This record gives sequence, C-alpha cells and structure tokens, in this order.
Amino acid sequence: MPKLGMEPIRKTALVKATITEIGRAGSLDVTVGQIAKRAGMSTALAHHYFGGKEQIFLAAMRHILTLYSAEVRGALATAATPEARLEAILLASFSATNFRREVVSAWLNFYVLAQTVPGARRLLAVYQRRLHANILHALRPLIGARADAVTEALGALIDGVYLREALSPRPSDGKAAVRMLQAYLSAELRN
Amino acid sequence: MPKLGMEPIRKTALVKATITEIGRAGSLDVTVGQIAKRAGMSTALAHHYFGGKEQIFLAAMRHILTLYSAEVRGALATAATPEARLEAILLASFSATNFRREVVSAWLNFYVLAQTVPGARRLLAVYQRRLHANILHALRPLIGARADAVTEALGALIDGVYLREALSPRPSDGKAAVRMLQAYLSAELRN
DNA sequence: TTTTTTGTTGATTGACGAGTCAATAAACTT
DNA sequence: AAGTTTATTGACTCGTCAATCAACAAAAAA
Repeated sequence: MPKLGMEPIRKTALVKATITEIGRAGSLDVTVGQIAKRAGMSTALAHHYFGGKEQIFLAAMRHILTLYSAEVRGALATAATPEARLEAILLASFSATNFRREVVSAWLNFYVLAQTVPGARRLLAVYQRRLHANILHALRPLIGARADAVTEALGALIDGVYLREALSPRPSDGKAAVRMLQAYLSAELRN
Repeated sequence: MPKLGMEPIRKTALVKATITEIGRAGSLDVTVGQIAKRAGMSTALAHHYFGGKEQIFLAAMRHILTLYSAEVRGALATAATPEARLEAILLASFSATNFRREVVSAWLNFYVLAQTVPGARRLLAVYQRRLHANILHALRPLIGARADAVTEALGALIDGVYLREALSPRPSDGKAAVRMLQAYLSAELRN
C-alpha cells in the first residue's frame, strides 16, 4: 500500500537509525540490515534509496554536521561581543543534543571513517574549517597574533573532550565540559 | 624446517604487522589474512599462536601501551623538577616513535575498539589513570588545588592533538605539538 | 629408534553480509 | 482503461573471512 512522497521520510528514518546503531554498536560495524530494521523497512529499500552502505554513512554524517552547524549559527546570531561568541560556540558544542553518548560515538566513528573514505574526510574538513574560522574570528580582537595558536589548541581540546566522553563511564556532562573549556580560555586570555 | 623457540618471534611479528596494517587501513577492518601475510606466515599460524583476532588486537594494543609507558618512565627518571617532569611526559607523548601516523591511527582505532571490547577498555583505562597520575603528581606542587582541573584539560588536549593528527594531511610534527602544549601549560602556571 | 612436542600450512567449513532482481501493488497520468 | 511511475519486499547471488582440521616436518625426549 505505497503512499507517495515516501523518499524523504524513509531517508531521514534511515539516517537517524544509522546514528543510533553506530552509537549503540560503538563502531561502524553495523549492517545495512540492522539499520533498515531499526528504521522499519527492508534491506532492499535502504539500498533502493541510498544506493549503498557508504552513502548511508555519509548522509548520517552530513546530518550530524548540519545539526551542529545550525546550532552554532543560531547561537552566534545573538552574540554581540567576542567573548559571547566564544561562549556561544562552546555552549552549542556541548549542548544536550550534540553531547550525547550516541552522537559522540558517531562522531568518533566518523573520524575513523574519514581516514578511509574521501567523502567523509571532505565533510570533516569543512566542519573543521568552519569551527576554526568561527573561533579565530572571535579570538582575534581579544589576543591578536596569538589567536592562531589558541584556536588550534581550543579546537584540539574540544575534540579531545569529545573523544574522552565516548569512553567515559559516567553520564555526559556538557556543563562541566564548558566550564573546563572556559577555564582554559580565561587562562589564555588573561595573558 | 621448524626451528624451536619461534613463538615469541612470531608473536612480535604479528603484533607489529597488526599495527602497520591498522595504520595503513585506517581502521580495524583488517583481516587476519592481511596481518599474517605481512608478518610472513599463514593465517592458520596466526590463529595458532593467538587463538583469535580479538587477542591479536589486544596484544597489539598492549604493545603500544607498553612502549609508550616505558618511554614515559624513562624520561621521568632523569627529571628533577616538576617542570622537567611535565616536559618529559610531553616529549615522550610526542616523540618520533609514538607520534607517527601509523601509531596514531592505531591509537584512534583502539579508542574505538575500547567502546566494544571490555579488555580493550580496561587497557585504555590503565593508560589513562597512569597518565593522569603522572601529570597530577607534577602539577600539584606547582598549582595546588587547581591541579585536578588542569590535569583533566591537559589529558584531553593530548588526546585531541592525537585525534587531529590522525586526519592531518601534513606530516607529523611532534615538536610543534609539544610547543603548543607547553604554551597552554605556561598560561596555566603563570596564574 | 620410537615417541612426543613444536612449528607450519593448504584446504575446507560455515556464517554472515552487501548488493541485485523479479515480482507485487498502489497511486498518478493520459 | 491502459500505461507509467513510485513504493516495497522476499529470495537469491556472490564474495569474504574467521576459525578449524588434517597432514607433514623437524627437533627433542624417551
């Protein structure tokens, strides 16, 4: 009993299911069958809409990146001062939506994926460039020439906190993460 | 033409081959066949000595952790002041042996492995505790109560730099990494 | 010298999973 | 009404891979 206009619905269902499954498996060792089942359809349909496993993964990654970007952009929109811009970036990065184990695990695995799949690498590069630009733009007026080095470090620190979160046995605590990052920043700004 | 006492030789060959293959594949998607071939033996022999793929992976991980620990311990041995201890840890972490793409990629993948395989998680926990203790011990006399927070941040920062290295298109530059970490430290110590 | 232990592999098994295909059916077009 | 497009799946193919096994060989022990 096929209803028309299913494509976008099926696709988003598959993308969400993919993130969930990667999160729960903690690896990319997830079969199309598992994903399709969680999304409530047959394997064949998943292939029909995406053409292959790799494309499903890429779509899922694109989805996470898009969500994150939107959140950052939204938070930046209302930030007036450089300090507020930095805070906005941090809050978005560790918001309840983004800083969930599932999502963090997916991120980690996308990093791994990016080592092999050029498409994934490109996506990640886009994200990294954007983050870099945002941070740099906020830092420049505050510390001038040192901004480059601090941007680098802050980016690495964010990734590091994510990485550790993926393995932490405790429940996610975005607040604590933000506090830590802000402590780092104030140490750098104070100088 | 079997020579006796092959076991340790074969085992180390397999461990090295595993790290190489994971590094070059950029993922844990490496077959026992590939590993065995690179180590110059048959698949069956690999199974014979290790019993299974998982144990090969764990042995490889143990090997990397052991090398790293030994290097840190060696560097710490000759460090007199707390500052020197910190530097020793950083230098060891980003030494030419440890901070190679191959090894870094293996690390990243072990992080992923640790999400699923309890044995891997345990190994990683040991490493993290040790690193934490070492840094904390050096920082305490310098900044007292703030040492805990800074230790946390420094650990995450190290991991983050590793993570980014795995994806960096440029060749590894341990020196630059150490400089960056030291810049962070001096900012924190100055306060 | 017979037996046991250690080293070694080619061939095989058995499972699993990605991707394809043919078939079925509802909706929309002409 | 006939034809086309969209949705959907069960069944199948084909490849891959972990793990096992039987068999062979050399050294050591008996």
